[in-house]
Order: sequence, then structure tokens, then C-alpha cells
Amino acid sequence: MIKQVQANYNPPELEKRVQKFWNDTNAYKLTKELRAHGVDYYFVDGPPYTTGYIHLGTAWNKTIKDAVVRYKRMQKHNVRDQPGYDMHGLPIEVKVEQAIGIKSKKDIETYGIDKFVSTCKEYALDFQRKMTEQFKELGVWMDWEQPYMTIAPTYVEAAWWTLKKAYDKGLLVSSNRVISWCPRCETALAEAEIEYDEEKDPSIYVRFPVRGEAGVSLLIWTTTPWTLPANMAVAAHPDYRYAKVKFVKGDESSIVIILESLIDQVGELEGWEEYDILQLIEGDDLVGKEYVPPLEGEVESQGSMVGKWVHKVIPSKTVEADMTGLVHIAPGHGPEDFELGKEFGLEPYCPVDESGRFTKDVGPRYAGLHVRKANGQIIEDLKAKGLMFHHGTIEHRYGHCWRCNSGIIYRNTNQWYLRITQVKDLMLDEIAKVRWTPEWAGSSREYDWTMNARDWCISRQRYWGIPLPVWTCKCGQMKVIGSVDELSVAEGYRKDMELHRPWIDGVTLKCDKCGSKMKRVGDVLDVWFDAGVASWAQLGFPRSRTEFDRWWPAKFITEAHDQTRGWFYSQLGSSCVAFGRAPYQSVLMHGWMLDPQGQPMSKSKGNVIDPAKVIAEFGADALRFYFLRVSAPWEDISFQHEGVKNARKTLNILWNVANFATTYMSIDKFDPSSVDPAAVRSAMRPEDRWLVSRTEKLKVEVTRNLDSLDLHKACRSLEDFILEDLSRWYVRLIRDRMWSESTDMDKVAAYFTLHDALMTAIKLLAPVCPHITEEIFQALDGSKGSVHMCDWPIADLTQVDDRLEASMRTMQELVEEITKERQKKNMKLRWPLQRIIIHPQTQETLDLLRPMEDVLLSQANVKNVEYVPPEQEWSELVLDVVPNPNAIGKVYRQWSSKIAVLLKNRPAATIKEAIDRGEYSLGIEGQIVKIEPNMVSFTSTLPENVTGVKFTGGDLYIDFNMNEEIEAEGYTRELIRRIQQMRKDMKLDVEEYVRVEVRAPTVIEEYFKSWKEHIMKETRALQMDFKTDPKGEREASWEVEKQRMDIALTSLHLKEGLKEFTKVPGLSQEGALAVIRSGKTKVEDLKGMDEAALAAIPGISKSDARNIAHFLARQDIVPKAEAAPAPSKNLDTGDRDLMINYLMRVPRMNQLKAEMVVDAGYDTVDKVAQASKDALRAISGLGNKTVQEIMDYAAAGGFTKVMQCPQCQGAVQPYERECPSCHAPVEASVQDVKAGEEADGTEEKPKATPSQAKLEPSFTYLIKETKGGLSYSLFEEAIKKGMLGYCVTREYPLKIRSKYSLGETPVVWLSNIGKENCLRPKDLEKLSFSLEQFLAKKDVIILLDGLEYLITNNNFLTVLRFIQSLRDQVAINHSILMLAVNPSTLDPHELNLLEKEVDANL
RNA sequence: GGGCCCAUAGCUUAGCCUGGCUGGAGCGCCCGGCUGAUAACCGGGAGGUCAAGAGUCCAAAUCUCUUUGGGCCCA
Repeated sequence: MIKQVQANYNPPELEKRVQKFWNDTNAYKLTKELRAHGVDYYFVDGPPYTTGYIHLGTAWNKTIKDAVVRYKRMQKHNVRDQPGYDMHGLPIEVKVEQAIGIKSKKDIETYGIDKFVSTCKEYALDFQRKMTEQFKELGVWMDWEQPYMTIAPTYVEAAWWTLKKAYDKGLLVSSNRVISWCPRCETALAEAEIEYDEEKDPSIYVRFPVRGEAGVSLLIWTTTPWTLPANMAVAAHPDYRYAKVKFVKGDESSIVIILESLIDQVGELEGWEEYDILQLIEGDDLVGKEYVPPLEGEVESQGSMVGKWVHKVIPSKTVEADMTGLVHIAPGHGPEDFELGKEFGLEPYCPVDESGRFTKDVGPRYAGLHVRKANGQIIEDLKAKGLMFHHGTIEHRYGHCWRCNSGIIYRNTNQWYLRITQVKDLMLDEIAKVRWTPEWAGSSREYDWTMNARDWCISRQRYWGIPLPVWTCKCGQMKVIGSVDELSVAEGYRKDMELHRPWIDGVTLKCDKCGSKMKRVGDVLDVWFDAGVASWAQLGFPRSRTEFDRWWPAKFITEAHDQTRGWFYSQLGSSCVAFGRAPYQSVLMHGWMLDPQGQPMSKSKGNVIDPAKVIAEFGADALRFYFLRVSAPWEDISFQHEGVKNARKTLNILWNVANFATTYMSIDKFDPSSVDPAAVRSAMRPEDRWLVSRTEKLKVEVTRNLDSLDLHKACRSLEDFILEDLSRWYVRLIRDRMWSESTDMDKVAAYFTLHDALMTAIKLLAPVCPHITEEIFQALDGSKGSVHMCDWPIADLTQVDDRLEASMRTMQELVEEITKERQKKNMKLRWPLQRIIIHPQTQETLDLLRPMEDVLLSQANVKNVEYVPPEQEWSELVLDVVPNPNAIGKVYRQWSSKIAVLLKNRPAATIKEAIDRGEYSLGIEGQIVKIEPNMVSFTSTLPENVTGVKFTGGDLYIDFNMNEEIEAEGYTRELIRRIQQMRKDMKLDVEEYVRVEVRAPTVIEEYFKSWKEHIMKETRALQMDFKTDPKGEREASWEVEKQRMDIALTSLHLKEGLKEFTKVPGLSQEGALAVIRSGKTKVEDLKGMDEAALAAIPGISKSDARNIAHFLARQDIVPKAEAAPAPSKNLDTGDRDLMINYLMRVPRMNQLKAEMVVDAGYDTVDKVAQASKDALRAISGLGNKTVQEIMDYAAAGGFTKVMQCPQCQGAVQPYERECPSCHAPVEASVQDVKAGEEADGTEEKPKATPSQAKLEPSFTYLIKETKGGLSYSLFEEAIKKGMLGYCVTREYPLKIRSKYSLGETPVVWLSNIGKENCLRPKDLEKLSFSLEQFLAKKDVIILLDGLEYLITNNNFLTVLRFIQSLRDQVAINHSILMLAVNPSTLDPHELNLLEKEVDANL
């Protein structure tokens, strides 16, 4: 039964109510159960990090996921939707450190690692719960009861297993490398964990004195003075030219070696006035030059360095030509330096400890100093030693730890690496196999990032993370553990023990080799690795395989673009290591949520917007709708409150429509399942069929856009439909029908149409706005338990009627024009217009107008519409003759003025008619003068009070003339409206009856009297009197069009009784009123009365009496019965799958594309086979090539032909993808044939060179050229020789004419612009027709240039057929046809086919 | 410095792939209307250097290049 929805849309209240409803009815679980046997769909949730409440961006992220998951469910998929949480890692450690007030690793060890880790766990779990609550508030349906958590033992095991797999493949190694290091967190950092900020650092130029050349120094530049104690060498570019320069300023001078090209730049630093180049030295000649390390005396270890290249110049091609062109090399402090050092046997000396302090190794001067603090002292020391050439500061981007913001340093340490470089090529291949949205997210972004991949440092020297499962022995033996089972024999292991540090550290293994204790390496894993294994870890793999085999890999994942280097990458890397393939098939890369100014939101900027606040104000549905509607998913959103407010407004209108619909439907007890669809269909008015057509189209559009993840387009289509089609138009059109008291088929048709449109709209909107759609669904139907349990609507394209839609568009335009003119004339819509006159330009337009005439009349409030046939003028136009004295004077000089007067006095229409025929004769002074067309012109004047406007299809005249009839109706409507207003002010129920008393000026009162019955009906007045002094419960005085009228209203308080009698099915209002007037106010009061007694009540009809009697009788026996739910009319899964099978045989097709095609409404073979190229193209997500393949396949009969199996020769049906007998796969059947043809076509044809080219009659030529030179010259030549020509071109006709002398030759322009002498490329028929007409003249020449334009706009085979028929005509008519084509724009095989069709190729 | 993306009215945006008719909406602003969906709703108007510049073309918001500004990622 249809229930009325609440009057007002109050989202926070509604959403709470709906969420409670879901809980109470177990809606989520039941929905999942409903789809349990559907096709599996594995969605993997990218786990948010549990450090705080959710961010607006997180809300957006989950909204996208929820919408996709709900959509897939409605499409009967069995979706796996386990949410995940990323719960390990430094950010949580840092938060916990802050909370307990400690600062370093030493503090943690003192505090107790066990206590610390337990606190981290509590912290993570706490926020995991809080975030879950927020997601629920957002309306997200995921399996909240069973989230996957990276801290779970099975999850840890999955990570271990993956590492073991890597180890077995030789992809897990430990090695010494220089890496970025956070001195505060005392751990290694991955590149992904470094943030770059602007920072001020020293910028120093230091002299490195050359050994043995007094006064000469190498000059190097650095921003990190603290790396000088570890200096091992200086690098120079072997191919650059250096110079020994003497800088001079007054008495001062300084000799340094620098890059020659940088002398000026360096000279400016300290304001050196002039310089002498003492010597030019090639870079490779510098190599081997020895220098005195600048801190030789200060740093003890500098003196004891050994090695062939220590403190010498070494060559490196990585040296850039800036600063000084010489680079200080400290292999222990820079990744590039490290590599270079390795090459030259330099020790990666690193005298800095984990906390960033110099070790004792450097000697007492710097030992124990933090490197940052040491900078100052080193600078002072250099100055004191006279080695500082220049000392300044620089602002540059410098890396910082992403969680504690400390500046990073580079240290040489031993770390564990995944050798991503070894699987890089595989990863790149896999990226290409994934469907990325947008496409460039994969082909450019992910690809580029992976291209530059380095080995992944996965070890961290911390506590709260997955412990590295590596145990080592003193003897060098090591073991990687892949599961807990492998630990069962280990010492210190207890079943179900906590696998985190410090507990796992107590577990030791016995070395196979030497029998000693093996201890675990102290490190934990990089937290990015945790998330990387999510797709199999959440399936309980490797502990259990069944889930993994069933689900993996993921069908769909989605995250923001920063995850290119994050989760998209970490998953891809770990999966390629473990399984050798990508763990996902489709990725949607979404944007970032920026603040209203377009800046990223961050706590430090204080511009963070709390999603909870937005939800509290506008509701989760509005926020969700805003997220998905505002822009394409992959673009950033600059968050605007206004946008959410607007979304709320749209939903409010949807709500109002639902309110409107349910109000009347519930009063009438409309039951859509009990009406006969065929009967309704035949009772439908054109506007109903129009809405049906719009509704079906909406299904196609929304489905197509959701499939291609153009979520914004889906939302916009929905919004347009709700606002424009439903609310602003259809509801307006059917108001009158809803108000009619009786329930006839006309009203049922409107109900049915509105109900269906609303149901469709809310089902399509359900994935985006789950709450409001649920509540409306429950009011409209509710049979399914939840709107989210409904099947996704499938379009019935047979109900789409483009003509009808065009017709309605015209109506809308006309109504709009009339409204506009009314406004200008200050003529309210309430006042009817006598008539409008439409003068369409074409018969076509006229045909569009008639079927919808009623719509026009009612919406524009017009009494009559008159049509003027296209070829005529409107007869009432007052035509005026305007004589042209100049023209007349030239011929009849002496009579000129007299003629003018005479002409003006004659009926203009007669003159025009005669002139149109040729000429008009006039008798003057006994002479007959002939008036030629150039002697007069005509103007037309509109009749009085008539306005003329243009509309797309012609002219529209609006007659604003008034008469009594119109006035009467106008005033009547004004009166009705005032009474309605008063009813409303009195807060009367819609169904309440009233008594009315009115006073108005006599003339107007007379009008009212003639309209009395209508007024009473419209205002539900049972009594209406005209009094000089109206009295009632409410009295008011109004001024209408400067006329005063007084109205008094009194409620008859019949509503309660009427409501009571609505219990009786079929009882008419009149009947109910009659009963009430007889004094019975309750159904019970009638008990005991039989049909005869009832019929005796005054004013009651026989049928009402019978209805009541039946009702009374039934009440005694039968309790209320529930109506059975209507059977589902949707395409069942079997048919859908069958169609997909048909499509899968098409070359280039895949499952996704096939589904899109079916969902776009092509659910039968016929529909696909008959689809135009454009129609198929409209399915976004389907590429042009695929569309072409479908067309070709259909044209080749692929959908119908039974094939022979290439292997066993058995019959294969067009929907079978493998041979039923031998199971050989069947694919690309058409392409095989085509390939064969192509091979045949490669045979060489004699080619004519331009100079030789002579055109033979009856020949068709194909001319391949990028610019139309040859074809036009040949054509011009033929014309000059006197041949009749006809040119069809893509080029601009004027240009062609100016370039070639073509005389009168017609030039038809192939263009979509649709002007004169234009032909749309799609209109092949028209082209074919005009060419055939022309060919009939015989011995003619045709140039058809821009063939590629025809091909891209049509099905290739159609064009081919067109050419074939043309060619035959040409041969018959002894004519010449030149087809010019730009070969680079065509497929080679298309070109090949073309070449074969013509007689010669040029 | 490099890669990817973005820039259209005061704000949020459609159109760009595939060049062509008057660049289309919503919000806001101004003016008006409606009142049996109503703490709503509807219509009209004003408002555009399509970021700037150059190129290709008969024709550029649309294609190409350069510049500027913004976002993400990298160095």
C-alpha cells in the first residue's frame, strides 16, 4: 500500500530513522544474502589510517566505494565489501609518544616496549571504532562487523608469507646502502615517507687546497657542512672544461679551480673586481689531483683514511654545470655519493649515529654534537682556517619526516630491501593490463612512477609494526619465517601468542647448521607493506586457500591520486613479487578534497572541514550527492558549502514530488500492482508516454555512466530528470488530473506513469543517496524490504519515442515564449488567453505540434490554438505596401507620386499576390502601368493587442485581446486562489468542506454566479452565497485588478467523518458526504443497515449503498488481506548472460564492455545489430575501435552465423565462446576472415604518377593524398576541357573556388554546419541521391574529396556500399569519379578494401 | 628542475575527444510570478578577453606550441 511521506524533508532526522530501520530489519545482511548466489565481485577497501577522525576526503572516498558497491549489488553481484584499517606504523607511535610524554627510542625502552606497543594497539583500536561510527553515519554499507585489520595475527602471517615468497625468489635482501633517515624517530624512511618543505640552510663555498700547489684550491659548494667530516673525494665532470682562476679585489686575491663557464657567477659572490684565467684544464686532466681535506686537523679520522682515490679528484658524469662544477663526495651521506664511492673503492664512511650525532670516531671537537648544531661550528672552523671562500644561506626544498617533521639526513646503514628493480618490467606489463580510470592514471602516472622505481627499503628500526620475520645466527645462517606454524618448534613460542614486538623477539630458533640460537632481526616492516598485501591478507591467505581461490584478484579498487606512489604501487609491487601479477583489475583514481580556496586541507593551516558538521546541517545524502555530482571523480574538489546546500535542495524537490505523489495515491489507494499495464498503456496521454520515454532513457544514461565510472554524469542526468522532467514539467502537467475526484483510467494512467518514474529515479539514485531513496521506496512500495534489495532497472528501448520528445520540447518552448510575453504584458497566467496562432516553417513542425496541443492549451492557459499552414501567411496580418519611389520614378517619372498614393489605397494582399505571380497592373489616367517586384516592398503589421515572437520552428502570435468570457474566467480564478489562500491560513485539511460568502462589484459578481459551480468544486465549498457583508470564521478583503472583493469562509468540520469513510472501498465523496449529513459520523453507526436501508439515505447512490453493504459484510468475516507483490519485470540473469556471451565473441570485447552494452539497453541481438554507430558510441567507456568492431561483426553476420569449429569442424553457435564438442575457444571469428582478405589484397596494382595521370571515362579513381592538390588539378583540367563537374569537398567551398577556376561547377560542402550547399557527412542517402541525379547527365566528372570524413561519421561498410553503387553508376554513364582520401586517417585494412573497389589508384 | 592533471560569468561548472549555428547550466545579484508539492517553488534579466600569447585552419573555448597560475607526484 502506498503511504504518504512526511510533509517536510528533514535529512538528519530522516537519516537517523532510516538507519534505525536498516538495523531493525537487518537490511544489510538480508541484502547480502539476497545476492549470495550472484556473480562474485571482489572489491578491496583501501584501509584508512587510524590516527584520528575521518576527513572530508575520507568521506568522499567511502562514498564512491559505497555507491559502486550498492550499484553492483543491485545488478545482482555478490559483492565482497570488507572494510579495512591500517593500524601500524610510526604515526601512531608518535601520537602515543606525545600522549605519554616521551621523546626518543631510549625513552620507549625505559618505559617498556610491551607497555608502549599495547598503548599503540589501544590507540589504533579506539580510532578504528570511532571511524567506523562515522562511516556508518555517512550511510556506508560495508561489513563493519568483520573489518580486516593489519594488526590481526592472520594479517601478520600474510605479510610474513609474502616476504618468505620474496626471499625464496631471491627478491628479499639485506644490504648496506645510504638511505634517508629520521634522526628523531631513529629509523629509516622510505621515499614515500618524506615530505618536502622550503627550508633555509647554509650555502657555503669551501676551498680544498691542492696538495703541492701552494695557494691553489679546488672550490666546492655544499648546503650540508656537517657532511665534510666524512669527505672522501671531489668529483669533476670529465668532459667539462675547468679553469684555474685568480680573483682580485684591491690587494686581495684568491686562486681557485672551478668550471670555466661559472667564473662570472662565482666572482660575483664576494664582489671580486676582476679575475685572470691562469690555466684551462679539461675535467679528465683534473682527475687524480690530490687535495688537503678541509677538516684534516679537526676530524681525527680524516687523517687515517686509506684508499687509492681518497681525497683526490674523481670523474663523474653526474656532475652538473652549476655552483662550482666540483662536488664534494661523502659516500656515507648521499645515495649518489655512495654509488660513486663503490666505483672508486671509497669507504662509505658515516661518523653519524642513529640519533644524528657525531660518533667518537671524529674526535673530541665534534663528537656528540648533533649534525645540525655542528654546522655552525664547522663553518666557524673553516673561516678560521681561511678555507671559506663564501658563506651565505639558501632557501630550498628539503626532505622532512612526514610524521615528526624533522629534517632527514642520509646515513649509511644496513637495511632490508625488496628488489623491485627485478620485477619492474613485470609491473609495467601488469599496469597495462589494468583498467584505469581515468586512462592516464595508469598509462602515464603509475607507469612513470614505476618506471623510476628503486628497490624498496622495507625495514624500520621501530616497535609498532609487523615484525620482520627474519631470524639470523652468529654463523651467518638466516631463516625467513612464512607462517606461525613454522614457529611451533621454536623456543619461547606459545600457541596464539602476540606476534608483535617485544613478545616475538623472545622467540628463538635453532640453527640447522651450527645448532646455536637464531635470533630475530630487530626491525619491523614499513607500514606501506602492510597495506600492500591487503588483497590476499583479508582473505585469510595463506592460512586458508578457499577464499583466495574464489575471490582474488580484486575487481575494483579506488583511492586518491597520491596513492599512485602509495597503495596502488605497494599492492602492485608486493603482488608481483608474490604472485607475478597485479592484484586488481580496475582502478579508479579519485581526486583530493581541497578547501574552498583550492588549497589542501591540513590541521596546520586550520582549514579542515569536519564532515560530521556538514552532515548535521545538510544530511549525508546531500553530501554524498554533492561529492559525486560536483565534478569528475578524478578531479580535485574545492569544497563549497553552497554545493552541498544545493544538493540538499535537489533532494528536497525529489521529496516534494514524492510527497505530491503519495498524497494523492494514498488517498485514492492506488495500487500499481493491481492495474493492468496494457489497459494503462492505452489510457496514457501523450505526456505520459513522454515521461515513460524520458524514464527509459534515464535508465540507459545512468547505467552507462556508472559503468564507465563517470559518476558525475550519472548524478547530473538524475538531477536533470528530477528537476526538469519530473518536478518542473510532468507534475505541473498532471496536477488537474490528480485533483479530479473520481478514479478513472485517465487518472490511473497518470498515477502509474508518475509512480513508475519515481520508482525508477529512486532506484537509480539509491547507490548515491541511500537514505532518502529508502524512505520514498518504503512509502511507494516497500515490498522488497529495502530499495537496496531491488534489481537495477533495465531500459526498455521500445518505449523511447524521440518524436514525442521533440514534440514536447516544442511545447515547452512555446509555453516558455508565451509566459515570457505574458510577463511583458503583465498578464498573469491565471487569466486565459483567447487564442494563439502558430505558423510553423515546415509541415514537420506542424506535425509535431498537433498531438500535444492539450499540453500547450493547459500550460499556457490558452483557449484556442490556430495553425497557419507553412506555405501561407497568417491572414490577419495587416499587410502594408511600401512603394519604392526611385524604382517607380525610373520608369514612370511623371506618375511616380500618384502611383504611390494609388498603391497605398489598394488592398496590399491583392498587390502582393499579383507581384508574387510576376507583376501587378494599375490603371492610371487611362494608361495601364505595370508594377514590377522591385517597385514595392511589403511590411506586415500585427493586429491590435497581438504579439508576434519567433520560436525554433516558426512564428508564434499571441492574441491578448480580452472579452467578457475571459474576464469572467480570470476573476473566477482570482477568487478561487484567494479562497484557497484563506483555507490555508485557516490550516484547513485539504479534504475539509467549507461555506463561502462573497461580495464583489456587480459585474464581477455576475461573473462569479456563472462560474459558481466550478468555484464551489475547486474550493470544496458546499455552500456559496453572495452577501453585502460576508461573515464567517475567517473574513478577508482583497484587491484584485483594482477591484475590491470581500470573502468569508467557514469550515464545515466534515473532515473527520470523511476520513472515517475512506475505510469503505469504492465509496464516493458524494456518498460519504451524504452519509455524514444523515448524522452518521462513524462506520459503526451504519452497522446493521442493509443495502436497502443504506440506499434510503438522501443523496446516496445505489452503488455507494452496495459498496457500504459489502464492506460491512466483509468486516464481519475477513480480516485485512495483504496484496501480493508484483512479479519482477526485469531481464533475468540468464538472458543477460546469454547476451553477454554473444557480445564476447566480438573482437576487442571484454566482460566489462559487454556488460556496458547490455546495460545500455542492447539486451537482444537484434537491438545490437540494428544499432547505429552513433548509438553505440554513446555508450561511454566503449572506444571507437570497439564500436567499429561491433559494427563490422554485426555486418558480417557474426551474431547469427553458425560457425565451424576451426579444430574439430563441429558447429558453434554465435553465443558460444568455445566449441561445445572439443572446447576449443572461439574468438575473433570475423577478424580471421578479414585477415585472409587482407592478405589477398596486398597484390601490387600499377600506380600512375601524377604527370602520367590521364582520366579514362567510366573509371573510378582512388586518390591518396594528404593535401588535395592532384585531385583538384585533375578536376580543374577536366572542367576546362568542357566536362560537367560536380565537387563534394570537406574543404571550405569559397577557398576551393578561389584556388581553382571551376566556373559554375557546383561545390557541395561536407560539413555538419547545415547551411545551404551543405551536406552532413551522415546523410549518405542525400549525397547518393544528388550524385545519381547528376550522373544521369552522362559524361560528367565527380570529385568526392574527404572520403575519410564520411568514413569516420558512418559505418565503414555503409560507405563502401555507397561507393560500390556510385562506381557502377559511373561506369554505366560513361563518367569519371575521383575519390580523394587522406590515407593517414584510415585503418590500413580499410584503405585496402577501398583500393580494391576502384578501377585505379592514383 | 621533471612527469601527470587542471584553468570557461562574482562562485561551482557543461561544452574540448570528433573545430562550424547565438558558449549552456546551477548558486549569488536584480526584476517578476505562483500558492491544493509550500519554512517551498517557478519565470525573466544583467553578468564571459573561454588564464595569457603565438601557431594551424576558410573557421579555435575546442587542435599544436609557449607562458602564467593551481593541484598531485617526483628530483
